[in-house]
Amino acid sequence: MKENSSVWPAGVRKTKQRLCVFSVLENAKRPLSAQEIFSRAQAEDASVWLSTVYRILDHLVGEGLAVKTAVMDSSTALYELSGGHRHYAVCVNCHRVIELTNCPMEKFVPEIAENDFRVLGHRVEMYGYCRDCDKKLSGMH
Amino acid sequence: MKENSSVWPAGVRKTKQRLCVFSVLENAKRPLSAQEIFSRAQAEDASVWLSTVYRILDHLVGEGLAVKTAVMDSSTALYELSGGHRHYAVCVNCHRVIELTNCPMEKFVPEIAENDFRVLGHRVEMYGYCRDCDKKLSGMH
DNA sequence: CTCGGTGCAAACTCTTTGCATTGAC
DNA sequence: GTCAATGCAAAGAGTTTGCACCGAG
Repeated sequence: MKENSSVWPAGVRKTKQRLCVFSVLENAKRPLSAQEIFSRAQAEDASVWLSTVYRILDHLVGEGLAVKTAVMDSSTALYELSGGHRHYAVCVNCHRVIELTNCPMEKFVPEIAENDFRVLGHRVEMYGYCRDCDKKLSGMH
Repeated sequence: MKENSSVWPAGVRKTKQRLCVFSVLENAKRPLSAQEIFSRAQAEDASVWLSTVYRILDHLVGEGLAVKTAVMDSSTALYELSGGHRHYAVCVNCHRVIELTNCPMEKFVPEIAENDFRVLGHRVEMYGYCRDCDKKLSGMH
């Protein structure tokens, strides 16, 4: 387990539940659902409750430390620490999430007037079939 | 109401419910939730049921006629007809969805080997504050 | 007539909320 | 001791499923 580095907002208490959820997110290699975070947190420390995980996540999002997302073709919310500039490819068959290593947005200026929208960030998502599903499905007919 | 153009998959019956949902999607200017589609469909034809809307949407997605998405910061699934090449800016405060008129992906080749992932499409999403929310929030402190 | 689609109810999953209690500071 | 955070239960959204009936082809 990595050391909890970084920011700790003023007035926020260092409970083991929050430390635990934060550590799970720090070590995650892809965005996780609340359920997944809950499971991993339980593996580290039995005394976490799912509703507490949701509350901590809301808190983290409110503080700007985490980001709430959702990928194509699924209606479950996913969470990851913010700051990381990550983009994914999502398999619409098995819902596997694959990290992209380059970003098309570096030079992109959206056609919205500056004062019509204050851009905080962006998301890019490719969707299609991962190799395994592509094989499986094209072998089917 | 626009004419239902385009494809009708073989073996699919032209029920008024399906025609109605399809027409709602054709006339939508942004992705809609199942609830929104349900409301609009009811306005056109009283006899549609929410579960039927879900079933028709699943059907359309399965046939590749529609796409199921979800935007940042919300866990409700949204649907739109596929083929349209649309990208959005999403206000993380009021959840307003604003259409972008240009696309950064036109020349983008993601760093995934061709045979590791078969790309069907992509999504781009800016997030931040729309003008109204930005005003409101910056006036607050 | 047949079989896919629909009405309707009930179940299920994901997420939020209320309240008494706990524990960080 | 104080107040934020948690445990736990129960409610609330959003979504899916089962089954009998209906109606497009």
